[in-house]
Amino acid sequence: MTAAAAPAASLRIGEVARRVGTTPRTIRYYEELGLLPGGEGRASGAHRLYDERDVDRLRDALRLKDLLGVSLDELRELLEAEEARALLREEWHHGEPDEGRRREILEQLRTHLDLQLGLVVRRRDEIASLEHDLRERRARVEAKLSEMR
Amino acid sequence: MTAAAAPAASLRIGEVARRVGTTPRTIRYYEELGLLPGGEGRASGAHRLYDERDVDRLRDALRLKDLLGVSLDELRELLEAEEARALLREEWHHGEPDEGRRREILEQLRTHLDLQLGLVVRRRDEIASLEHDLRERRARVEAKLSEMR
DNA sequence: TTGCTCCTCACGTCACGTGAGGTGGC
DNA sequence: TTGCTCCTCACGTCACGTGAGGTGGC
Repeated sequence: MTAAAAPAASLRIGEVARRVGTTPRTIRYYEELGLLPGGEGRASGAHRLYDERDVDRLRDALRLKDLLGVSLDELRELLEAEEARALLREEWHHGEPDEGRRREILEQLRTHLDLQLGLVVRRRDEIASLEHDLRERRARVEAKLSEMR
Repeated sequence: MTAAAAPAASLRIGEVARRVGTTPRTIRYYEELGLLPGGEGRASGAHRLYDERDVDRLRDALRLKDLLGVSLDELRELLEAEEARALLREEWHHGEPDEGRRREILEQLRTHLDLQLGLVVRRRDEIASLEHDLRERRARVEAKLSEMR
């Protein structure tokens, strides 16, 4: 048994925010909206505690939101992939899901990843097109400048 | 003299919004913030009128904002490139700027384009990194699935 | 015990959305 | 004259920012 088997929830909200590049307020807001599983059994006024997996999931969520420019409602749908992944980890290691159930979880996860990939590819193309246009404009300016000397 | 020499300002706000994929409200808001040059001498209550160049500039602005995810304050700085370009068109065709002035405008325009390109390239890399990670995750899921049959 | 970070309201802000009521051009 | 789109307030909303006042763990 290694020490890393079960990550202890020992990170406080400020440290988590710092690591993923956001603010405590944002994390609390996402929890309020139900975007993060965030502390089911937490006494009112008690500190929120997170583990490394929470950090990874939050980082993924913010990355998707920032780079795809989606609303928090749209982000919720995209995050079902992360939920499926969490479920998978849980059931996989913890219980003993049968063949059919394992395949089901994996196929769900693949579907959600394909959804995310679809949006990312579209964005990648839009950015590429913008970069192309800017380079073209820059080249024209450069041409006029060298024409002048 | 061709008919396209001076584009007539004949488009109304709804048509402009439709063409660039936004709403009249957004266009009015940008004008209010001074992001768009929008009708200096317009009587209160009179219709706003735009030409094809206005459409192009607005489309560029919205594209930058959407794809780079910047605030309207940051967008304002980026739009100084468009301003330089408009200035250039004006002085170039209209008046007769001397050699020095023309070079000055061109170099300003290049500087602003480089600023925009810097941000675009950074975004492009971030998106590429996200796509890479998603493809890797997808491949792992796919491997597990094919391992099962 | 002293800082530090945390907590919960709750109001402010940015970037618009959405009517309310009215006027103007094909 | 009838629709349609436009106009100007002005309040609502989404995604947080920012204190106010108080409690909890190294």
